[in-house]
Amino acid sequence: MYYCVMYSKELLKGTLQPIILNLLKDNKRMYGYEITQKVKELTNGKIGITEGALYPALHKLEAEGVLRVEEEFIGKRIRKYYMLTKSGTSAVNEKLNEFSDFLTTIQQLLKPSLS
Amino acid sequence: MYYCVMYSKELLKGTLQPIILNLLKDNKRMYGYEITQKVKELTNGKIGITEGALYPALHKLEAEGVLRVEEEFIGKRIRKYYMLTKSGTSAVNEKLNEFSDFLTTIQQLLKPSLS
DNA sequence: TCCAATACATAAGATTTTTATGTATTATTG
DNA sequence: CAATAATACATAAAAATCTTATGTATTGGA
Repeated sequence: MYYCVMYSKELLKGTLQPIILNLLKDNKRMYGYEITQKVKELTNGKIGITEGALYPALHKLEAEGVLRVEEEFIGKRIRKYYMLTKSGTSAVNEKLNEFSDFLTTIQQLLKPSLS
Repeated sequence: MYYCVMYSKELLKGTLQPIILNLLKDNKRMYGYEITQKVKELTNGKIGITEGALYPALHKLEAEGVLRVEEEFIGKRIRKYYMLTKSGTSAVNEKLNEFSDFLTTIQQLLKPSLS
C-alpha cells in the first residue's frame, strides 16, 4: 500500500510531520492507527499514511521531545497515545505557521499569471 | 547554502520537480542557473534552489524524456537550455494539476475547523 | 587585479519514504 | 465456528531525494 492512494507518492514528501503535529494539536491525544484513519477520513481517501512511515516518524518526534506517549491496554492489546509535550506545543505553532506560509508561497509560484 | 533560505529544508521535499515543470511550461526554454534566479525572484528570496538539487533533477527529467536540451555557447561558456518535449508537455499538465489538487487537500487537512 | 556572479557538474552523507515483512488481538461474516 | 478483515503495534532493506561540500571555468565589475 502506498503512503498515498490517490496522489503520486513523491508529492507527499515532507508533509507527514506537519500532518501529525496538526492533528495532535487539535485532538490532544491520538494513537498511531487512529491517525492513519483520521487522515483518510479528512481527505476522503486521497491521502493514506503507511505504517512504515508513520511509526518511525512518531518515534522520532518522541525522541526529540516534541511528543510524549501514554500506553494503555484495550483488552490484551496495547495502544499508544501520543500527545504534544509542553515544549513541543510552543514549537509546533511555529512549525505549522511556517508550513502554511510555505504552501502559500508554492501556490503563488505555480500560478504567477494570477498574481 | 540551503535549498531554501527562509523555510526549513525538510519542507521542500517533493516540490522541486513541479516547480521546474511549471516554469518550463510558462517560459518554453530556460537554463539551470536561470531557473534558480527566477524562483528566487518570484518568491522574494523565500525559496532558493541549490545547484546540487537542481542539476540532478534536470538530468533525470531529461533521461525520462520529459525534457530535452539545447546547448549554446555564450562566448566560451556553455549554456544548456531545457524545454518540454512533446510527450513531456501532455504529461506535465496532469502532473501539475495533481500537485495543485494535492496542495489544496493538504491545506484543507491543516485547517479542518474552517471547512 | 581581485572578487562576485555566472554556469556547469558530481559525490558522500543524511533523511525520508516505500515496500515488505512480522506479530498478535479483536470483530465480522459466511 | 472457522476464516478473514480490521485493528495495532513494529522493524529493516532499498529507493529516492536533498544537503553539503567540492570542483572547474568564464565573465563582469569595483
